[in-house]
Amino acid sequence: MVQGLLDKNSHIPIYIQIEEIIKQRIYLEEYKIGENIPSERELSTQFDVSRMTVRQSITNLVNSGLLYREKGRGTYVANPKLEQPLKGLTSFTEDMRARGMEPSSKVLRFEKIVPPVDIARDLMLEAGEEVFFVVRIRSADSKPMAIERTYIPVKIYPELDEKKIMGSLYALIEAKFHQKIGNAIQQMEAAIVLKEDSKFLQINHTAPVLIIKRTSYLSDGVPFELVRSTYRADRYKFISEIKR
Amino acid sequence: MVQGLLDKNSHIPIYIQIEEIIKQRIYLEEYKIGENIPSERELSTQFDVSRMTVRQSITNLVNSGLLYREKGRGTYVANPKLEQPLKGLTSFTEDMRARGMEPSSKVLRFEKIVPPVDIARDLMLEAGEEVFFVVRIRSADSKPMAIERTYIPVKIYPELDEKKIMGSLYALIEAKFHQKIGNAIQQMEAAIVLKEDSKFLQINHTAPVLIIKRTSYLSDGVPFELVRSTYRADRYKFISEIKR
DNA sequence: TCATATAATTGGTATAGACAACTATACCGA
DNA sequence: TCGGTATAGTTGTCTATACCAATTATATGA
Repeated sequence: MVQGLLDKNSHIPIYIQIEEIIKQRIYLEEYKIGENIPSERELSTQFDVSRMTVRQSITNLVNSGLLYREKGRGTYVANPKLEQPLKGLTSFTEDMRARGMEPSSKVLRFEKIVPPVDIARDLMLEAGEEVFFVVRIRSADSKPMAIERTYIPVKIYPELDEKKIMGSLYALIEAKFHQKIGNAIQQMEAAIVLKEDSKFLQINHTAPVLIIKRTSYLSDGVPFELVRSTYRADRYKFISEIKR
Repeated sequence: MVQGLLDKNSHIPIYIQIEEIIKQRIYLEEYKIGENIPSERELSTQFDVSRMTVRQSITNLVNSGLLYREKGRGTYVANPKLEQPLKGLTSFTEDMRARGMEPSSKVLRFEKIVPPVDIARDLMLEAGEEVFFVVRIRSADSKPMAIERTYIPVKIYPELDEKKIMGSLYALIEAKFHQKIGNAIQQMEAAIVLKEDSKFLQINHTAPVLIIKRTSYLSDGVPFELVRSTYRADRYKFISEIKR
């Protein structure tokens, strides 16, 4: 048993602390890629915790793809992927920063409207229910990257205004509902740019674009946002990870 | 306690059986959307198992998005999504069947080559290492949908031939290595079709296409397949789910 | 030497119980 | 009416233990 690694009186759960230590050991190559880490039983004596607690840590690391288990053999460090996809739901801002570019944004429209029927259906709205409709030019390193059209049901966040939309909408919504933001469904397709969009994106009116439509849900499954983004195909690739 | 729901002598783990029962009860609206299911303690007496076993079942259902937990309040049934994305890694065949179309396929090329450097890098190959290179036209309801170019390192599956490629490659590989197939990373972009591809896809040579590049990995992180698919933009949308 | 049995080790499943953190409600007193 | 407090119920974390199933290492015997 090794002392001083864990703080058992911390407000941070032990299994989270152990996750961090294991990640650190992988990073420091104390545990090498392709090799096995100590067995669950050995780790539990090393940290002086029960095996079930160690299992909780390892299970999380397996789910995140850092480790993998083989019954009867052991738990191994997985090969890291060449291109790390963005983890989970990210904003345009985070996305661009992760790509090493500086994001900026300009609001073209901000208003309350009754949305088209297809949008209303995706947001599970009754006929006539209003949404906030926001149109923004999204730029990276001062060059236009995408046009983004956002629909947010008024009943979800009636006090929304043009200032609030500039910050992190997700944080605001998570604070208002005592729920976390759950997941999202994305549709992706290729198309030729609309003539009206081509001048904002500063591309030829026959240029291809990548259109991403994302509907985001609270963890109870209620949709709270629909975003339709039109990206310049020459500047943007979408990278994602699929689990089996 | 209720008898006869679980088979404790079954080879199927109890926590899996409980998952199925809960899913069934949601489907039968015994547990209604937005309402809470019985507490973990109550379920554990109902099934006459320990609370931790029930927790394992519920945790899996929470991870799959069917339920969500609120500390101190209970566990609730989430709203189902309108459009269910394909779960995990799917083949073209599964994808088209799920969309209600009948897939077919025609092999244009099958050969061993030394791949371009970018492909070799993605597959973590040394210079000069060979891959199988397969080009296929993928059709749905007898209409061309995509051109698919597949690269598989020869060292991964040397005995591959034109017949084996028609079946489920994944099943073959999972059987050969005692590993499961792990996950994949996808890159998606929009473009104008290549002239040579346009006649196979039967589209105008200025038409947009959706290009999907997917690299698939064994659970130890070793890449075993790279597929570059060019889809007709007018016939194909890609739908995926993002977890936060 | 080479099979074959046996033991040891590993992750997988399951139990029973304890305390912490949080929520909702009922109740009481100012 | 308002605000605090007690209480009961919920999920979250953690322990200690046990046995099972798959794999690997070791010993045994022909």
